Amino acid sequence: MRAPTIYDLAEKAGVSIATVSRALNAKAGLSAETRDRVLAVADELGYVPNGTARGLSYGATETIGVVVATRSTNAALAEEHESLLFVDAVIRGAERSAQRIGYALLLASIRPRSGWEAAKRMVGRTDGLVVVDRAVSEEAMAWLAARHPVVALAWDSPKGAELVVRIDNVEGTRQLVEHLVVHHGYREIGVVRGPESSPDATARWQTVERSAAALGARIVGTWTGDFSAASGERVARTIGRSGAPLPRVLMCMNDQMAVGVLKVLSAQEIAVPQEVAVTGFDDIIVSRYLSPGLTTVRQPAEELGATAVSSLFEAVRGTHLALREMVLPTELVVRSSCGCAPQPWFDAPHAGVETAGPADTLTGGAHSVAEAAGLAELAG
Amino acid sequence: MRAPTIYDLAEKAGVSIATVSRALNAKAGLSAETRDRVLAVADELGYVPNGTARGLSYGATETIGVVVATRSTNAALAEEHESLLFVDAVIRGAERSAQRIGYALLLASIRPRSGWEAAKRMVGRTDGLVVVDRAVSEEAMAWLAARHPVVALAWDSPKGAELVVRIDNVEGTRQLVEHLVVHHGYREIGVVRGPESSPDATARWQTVERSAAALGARIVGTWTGDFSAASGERVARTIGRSGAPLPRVLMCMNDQMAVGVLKVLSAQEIAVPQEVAVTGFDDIIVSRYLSPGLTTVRQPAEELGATAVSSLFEAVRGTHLALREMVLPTELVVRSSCGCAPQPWFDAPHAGVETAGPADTLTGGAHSVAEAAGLAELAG
DNA sequence: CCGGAGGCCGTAAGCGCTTACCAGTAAGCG
DNA sequence: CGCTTACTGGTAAGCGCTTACGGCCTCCGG
Repeated sequence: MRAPTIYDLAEKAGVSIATVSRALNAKAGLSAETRDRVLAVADELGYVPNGTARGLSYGATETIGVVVATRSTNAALAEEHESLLFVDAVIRGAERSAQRIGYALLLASIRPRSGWEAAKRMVGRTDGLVVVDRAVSEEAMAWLAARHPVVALAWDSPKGAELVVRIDNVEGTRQLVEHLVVHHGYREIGVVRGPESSPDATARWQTVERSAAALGARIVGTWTGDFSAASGERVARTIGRSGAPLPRVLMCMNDQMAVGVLKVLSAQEIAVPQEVAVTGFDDIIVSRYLSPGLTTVRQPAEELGATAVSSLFEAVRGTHLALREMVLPTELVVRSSCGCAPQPWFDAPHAGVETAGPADTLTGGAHSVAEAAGLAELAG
Repeated sequence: MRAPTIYDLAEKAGVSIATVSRALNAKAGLSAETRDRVLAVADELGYVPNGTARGLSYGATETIGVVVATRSTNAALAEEHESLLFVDAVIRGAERSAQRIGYALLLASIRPRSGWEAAKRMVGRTDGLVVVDRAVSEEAMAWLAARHPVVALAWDSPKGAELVVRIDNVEGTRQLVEHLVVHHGYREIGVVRGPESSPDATARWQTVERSAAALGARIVGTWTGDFSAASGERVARTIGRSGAPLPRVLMCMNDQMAVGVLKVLSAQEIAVPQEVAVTGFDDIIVSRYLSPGLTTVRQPAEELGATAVSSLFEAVRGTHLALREMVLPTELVVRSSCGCAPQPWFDAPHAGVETAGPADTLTGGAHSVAEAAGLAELAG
């Protein structure tokens, strides 16, 4: 039982395949009568166009590929990587954006030592690629970018990539420091740094240093973790054992480490935020469920995905040159680990503003309409 | 600058396009010399086969589609739906499995009131579809299944679907009740039920009822939530206000509600598990980060995705008839909210067993080898 | 020395669709 | 009433690839 083709429709409707194609694609130059007849037959036969043939003929796949890294096939360990959840959110945003422009999303994840064949193959199946974080090597990235539209997401300026979409580590961190120093009056800051190899970690740390200095606060100690919760635990224990007085606030350069820190402090019955305040960065989902809720800086992961796809679309269509680099704003998320009063969860601080941001400026009117529909949905 | 085609390779290598094709696909009947020459040219030109053309000619796309539901575009609300994280894990598993068999994964999410056009279109672009939960209506499902290989994932027996992959709610719940009653000796159980409309909620609740009766424990109260954390909070407050004595253990029919319950109990300074034990179901990521860690039943979300894809593959290839229905085992995850001693996070109870399960029985040898490689990766 | 058997590779058809080009028809005009 | 014009819809080419089929050449046995 072969799937019906336009030949079947043409025969049944008594027209040529060209007419069928025109009717299906709502092209001009067809009488309403003919169009309706063809459409009725299509409906009757349950016709679905063969995307492969369409793509070949049309010269475009209307598909965008997303390349992500898989840290490990083992969930228990993978959770230690913020990137896992981050990537899921990026994919969600990318899918949303793709659907809005009528594109499909093809997914490939690159395993640690498995080479980037999967990404290579996607070049022949998509109209463009979104490469997340550092899913492939610099050389691979250059190879891909040389022959396909590619946007690098959350990746600082890889060689060869035309388009880059990333977050503003600086402004978010600055706001957080300001909140701690100006609003809460904390003067003594301890910092749990991330790995040297991470540009994010470095950017955040440097900003903490500068902002603190500018606002008259002191960095009273720094410890280095590897972005994992376990490393946060280790740091917290080290601090405890040192016997030195606690800093007034411990700024962790990501949420995972903050989670580990909170865990140890809770076990040692050190009150947060009364004795020591704790902050993170990323706003992973877990953060709001901790007690106290973690004050952090939100990374707009979904927006990153959405923006990457829409700017790729612009680039492919060539309507107007997309910006080479797009920097999405981060957002201070105040919960109670910094010393502020707790909020109930369901009044999430950023409810309703989720889908705003630069993506809107790219696709203009249609986008806004879709957004409006999205918001209406919340009310219903 | 057009991408090179086999015509370009053929010309440059001085052979016909048929020979190029044979060389690229490692077909027999080619001299090693010719093959190497073609391959060298392909490499030099950075050739990537056009997947569209290949698919059209080959008669198969080597792509599998995954259809999921998007509850809302708003993250703050979406988090209230366990399905969001669940779906991410399913996708991850599906991708892993797809990659193993050399297939690509196409993603489509269906928005609440947006129709299922996206799923329909996938019929013409994939070799099979995985429909998660109840992403499309029963009628839509029947339509899809009538003309395309479809597997229903975590969906109780939709009309028309040839293949079903779901979890064993009964056994997991039974084990949990047994743990509470036999191991901890709890006799008085309160139950926070899920929505009537959810087959999962119903199956779990009925199993609690039966197992409790069989083991000589009493259900001393039931409350009904809607699977959201907020509804868990409401239930916990209701219980508090009632003034009645607390049950020894509160079994929540999913983790989200348990999270809400724990939040209220913590605010009211009721000790968990000393005064009342609490359990969940699903093992969402958040659960291990709560204090106390939530005792729950793990849903093998990744395995569901992986199994769905591999069984779809079997069905498409028709090598041997895949089972019509596959039921994956759930797993009791004991943390401290039931009264057991706390475990450190990084010794996750199920570390290393992540990828075992029925999926292995489907693809046999090759699968096992791949699995072994996956585990080796953890050591490295 | 000839016929047959393989090995190797080229020729060409065709996958299902889009679209440039052209043909036929009816309407409009002088 | 003949010719132009505007519509409508048909014809056919071609997107890049796979593969059935067949041809040529070499090698072998009789």
